[in-house]
Amino acid sequence: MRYGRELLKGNTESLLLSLLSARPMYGYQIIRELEQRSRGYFTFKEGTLYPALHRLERKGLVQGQWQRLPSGQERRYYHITDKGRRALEEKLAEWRGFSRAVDSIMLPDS
Amino acid sequence: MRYGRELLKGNTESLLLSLLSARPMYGYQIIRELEQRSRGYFTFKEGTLYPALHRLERKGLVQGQWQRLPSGQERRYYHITDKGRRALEEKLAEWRGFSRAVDSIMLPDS
DNA sequence: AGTCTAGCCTAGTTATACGAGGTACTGACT
DNA sequence: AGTCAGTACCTCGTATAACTAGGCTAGACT
Repeated sequence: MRYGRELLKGNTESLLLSLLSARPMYGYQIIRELEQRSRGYFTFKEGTLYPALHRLERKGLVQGQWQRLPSGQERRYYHITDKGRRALEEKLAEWRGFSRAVDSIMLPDS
Repeated sequence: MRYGRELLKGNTESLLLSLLSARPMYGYQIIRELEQRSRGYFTFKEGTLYPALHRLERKGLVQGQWQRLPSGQERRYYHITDKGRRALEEKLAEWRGFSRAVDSIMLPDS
């Protein structure tokens, strides 16, 4: 079951911070990793991902850093910052509360 | 923990259909009912609720019907339609899939 | 008279996911 | 040599929808 585009709103940054809290990653890699970990559920579009990463960087929650491969190819690796880790904690709590509240309405018998 | 405005996007209509699947309700009542059932978590704004109800009605998922009280006061009661019930089934499945996928990223150890 | 609650409404602002396009390089196949 | 797929980054425009801030009516309480 595919999800509607609006559902993702408000969760994109949380998902990115979650991934980056484990290790630095670059954009393209993030897209594939999200797809793997969610077993094909999330297929982030570039027009979603890159603006989100830039937003996170502007807010100081991640920091990007260009790296040149031996091939000459360049990638931008994003690291989570301390501020980003704190934000992730909050977003995690926010998500837990929110999904519990939605469940309380949508699945009242659980 | 308060939730960010974007988080609600894509869930509003599901929540409304859920409530209305139990019994017809009018706008003001929906706001209070949502607050009660979620133990104060959801406090829908009128600028969120009424446009959403109108959207649902335009899509044929609910049907509104004015009712005049003995006092002369008028209320608009919304009933869920058959199409609305089918849509609710889908939205329920969508929510389950989505929240599971988010959990798979955000709470990988569960 | 003023404030509170119930009850409905909408116009404008804002945030953001995504489609569609662009650039540049590599390697494989024909 | 040319084409195509994959990697890797980017941005502009559009659509959607939550919310702010207002408006309206009416009854009850102070």
